[in-house]
Amino acid sequence: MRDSPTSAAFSGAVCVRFAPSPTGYLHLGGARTALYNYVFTRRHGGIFILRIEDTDLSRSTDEAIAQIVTSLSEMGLDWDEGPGKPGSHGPYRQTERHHIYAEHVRRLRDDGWLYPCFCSAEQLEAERQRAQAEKRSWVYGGACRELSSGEAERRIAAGEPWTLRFRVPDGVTSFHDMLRGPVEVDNDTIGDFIVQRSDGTITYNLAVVVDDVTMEITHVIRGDDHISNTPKQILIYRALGAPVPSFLHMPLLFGTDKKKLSKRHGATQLEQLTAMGYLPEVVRNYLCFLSTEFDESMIGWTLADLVDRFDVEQLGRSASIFDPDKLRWMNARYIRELDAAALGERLVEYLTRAGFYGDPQRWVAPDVAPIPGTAVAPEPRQEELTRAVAPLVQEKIELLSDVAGLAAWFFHPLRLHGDALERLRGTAGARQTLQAAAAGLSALEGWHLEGVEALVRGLPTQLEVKPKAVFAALRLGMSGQTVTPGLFESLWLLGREDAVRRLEAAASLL
RNA sequence: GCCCCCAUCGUCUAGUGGCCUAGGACGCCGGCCUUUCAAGCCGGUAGCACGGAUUCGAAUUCCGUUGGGGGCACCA
Repeated sequence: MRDSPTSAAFSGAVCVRFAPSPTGYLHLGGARTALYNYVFTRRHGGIFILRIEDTDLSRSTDEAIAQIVTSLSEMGLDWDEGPGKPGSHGPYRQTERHHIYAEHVRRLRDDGWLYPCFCSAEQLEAERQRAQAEKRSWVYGGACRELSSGEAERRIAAGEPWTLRFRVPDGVTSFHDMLRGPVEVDNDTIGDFIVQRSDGTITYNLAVVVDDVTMEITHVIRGDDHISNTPKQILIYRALGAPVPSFLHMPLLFGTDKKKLSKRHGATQLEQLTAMGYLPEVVRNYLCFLSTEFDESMIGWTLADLVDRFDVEQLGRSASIFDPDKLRWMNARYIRELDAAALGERLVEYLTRAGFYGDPQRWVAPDVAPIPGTAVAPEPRQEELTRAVAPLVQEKIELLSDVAGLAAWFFHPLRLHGDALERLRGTAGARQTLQAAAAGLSALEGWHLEGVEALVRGLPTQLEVKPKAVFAALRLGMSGQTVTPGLFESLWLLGREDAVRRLEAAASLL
């Protein structure tokens, strides 16, 4: 039973944010969160803010921020306000918002919501251990809760380290999740939590709320690992006298072992996937369609389609597992639906980025790691060849990188290595087939696909060799491989001179 | 331990009390087609976590159990 969309309750403009912390790379789960936020806002004509949660300075890096920006751009997402896009709700990095937090802390403290606590971390840890040992639940006992302000001030003045805690009121805190309906939590399971550390910095739960309030966020869309934080945050909203936004906690993305997606799961970053030959828009759509009903016609959806046809509020509630097989199938499907010229374009772009043109003969598709800076621009001839190869491989590749296994041989002279040579030697009538084909091709009038095909098709009867053997010999002799694009097309694309040269070279090895 | 969230084929899911002998897709297996490999088409494999209750009737509602996940941080 799904509750009716809460958006109806919001008459004003929708405003959402994506707030990654740049402590590492943005993985697919984060990308998915960003996507849903984006689609939701655009769908409601709202604005999308990118905020960088870098409160943990020691673990935040500029490279991580750059990577996040790259990932989002690859999926086609743009933001109305955020890094590189100043607006009325800035600044957009938490490290630049200290004055805002300070001001709100002062307000909360003046209103009696916050109190200084002098309990040391060790002391609290010990209490926690003891509670654990006695199988009791533990929340902060409030030893400092009733300290008189006079005493507190005296101890602060005396230089004792202190933190600021939020005074959690009695009662029950509840909210309505857009996906899950009502969620209710008893406040005494929460316990007064720390809001300002002894070094004066602010804690996550306070920072998000202050940011969301000041940025006028109306809908918070994030992973369901935040559900248990929500009541604390709501308490802060109320203490601040600010309107509480709507919440939508989306199901998490797991690896094949049903654990939250992490580096251990192989390629879990958009850049890794695109380096391996997945198309970013396919990954984007795949991510979007997890937790929801999916049909093939959706594979080719554009971002605009997503915006007006995809409803985040229809999402399922349980975590889903990232399935590389299905993604691969989608990618193949998408490639087949591209028009050949577009595929050629993608192939050139991909092979350039992947450094293929530097050494086509030895190039190997990346497995998991992102491509390092190895881009090599194609020579005009290579680029032309790539575009010409595109329609020949379109039905056969699943990933852009698969083109190499199928067609790299076009890019370098014939190499018949041991295995292939053995096979060729074992193919009935190989030598005469190759010679006859070479002779036939050089004598061919004009150079058309139809002519090449007619010639090759005539060979079996002419030579009295089984068709299978003829085709096998030619395929091997032309490419050194057993798997290639269509035989006629390949010979034709090689051009008369190169085709003949290869077949003759192969024949001479027998 | 306490609190919260979740639970249909291996995976993504349809299913809102009778239309369910549980449907589709990926994967896997087999067949057809075929110059290889694919693609395509056809067929097969496999699931309501368990136990109670409500009901004429439950995958669907309620309660418990189990399992998974998250939180209980001077992490975000």
